[in-house]
Amino acid sequence: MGKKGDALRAEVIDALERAEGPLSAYDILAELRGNHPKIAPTTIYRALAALSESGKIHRLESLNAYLLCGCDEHGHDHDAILSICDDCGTVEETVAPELLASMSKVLGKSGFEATRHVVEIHGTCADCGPEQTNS
Amino acid sequence: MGKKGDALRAEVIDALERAEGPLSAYDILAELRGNHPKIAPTTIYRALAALSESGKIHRLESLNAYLLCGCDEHGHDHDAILSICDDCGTVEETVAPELLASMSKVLGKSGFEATRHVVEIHGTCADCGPEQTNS
DNA sequence: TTGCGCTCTGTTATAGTATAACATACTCAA
DNA sequence: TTGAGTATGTTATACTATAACAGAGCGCAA
Repeated sequence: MGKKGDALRAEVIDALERAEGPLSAYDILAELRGNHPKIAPTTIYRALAALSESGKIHRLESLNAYLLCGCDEHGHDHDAILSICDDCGTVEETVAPELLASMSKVLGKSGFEATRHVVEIHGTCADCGPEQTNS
Repeated sequence: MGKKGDALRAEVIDALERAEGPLSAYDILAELRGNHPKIAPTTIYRALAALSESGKIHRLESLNAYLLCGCDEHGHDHDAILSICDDCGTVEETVAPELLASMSKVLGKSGFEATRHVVEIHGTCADCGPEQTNS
């Protein structure tokens, strides 16, 4: 693993931290173009793949976006429940292994062996809930 | 709602039935090009949106693909647990409202109100499981 | 030290997915 | 008939992702 790659991945992490929310690969590309005017999508996707494998970021399949992992334990990929507010765009990460396990169990009855859980719940967060009716 | 649109949606359903599995929007486009040489992506996406809203198909977010809904009750959009075999591509639909409800409940503790559940479990199906080791 | 093989990175091009924006046609009712 | 509202057609373009190959750097054996 090269030094350049590490530095780049750190910059991707920085961009995601600054954003405080999900970014698309091309959002990140635009951010990094500040320091690296000629950087290409491939490079970003490679960094995202590495960060995703090591569990430092999550990919939001239903938004085609990437999010800094909010949990402490890294060094491994891991699943999470992601709740997405369709109103303000906030994404919260919930760790509930028992729920994922019970899903795996239900599917296991028919012989299915789960390796990766994509669980993304859309809705409205507490701040944007119906009782707010601001504006 | 026009007759033409209904006919088109029926053709999309047909294509998905013939495929016996998920198809991408452009797969469907290619299928329908047989009857409609000049059909455009927009048209397909509009048909898919209508079918999705009425619950006749599901969208697989993690595959960018579309799947015929396997359950009986239609006329409404509804969530399902989709188990995807990464080996053979088979997708099974599992209805487990209690699981989705318990997820909603967990998230509800922090004020989140769920409206749509994207639950896609990747793994290997019974036919492709490790004990098969064919080839 | 040199040369080889391996992995990582850079670069260019292209494939694949989705929607915007506007034009046209259809349908129903006044 | 005519006009409003909705559905459909058409063109162009934006957005997302990967293929394919070139080059650089590193470690190790001869």
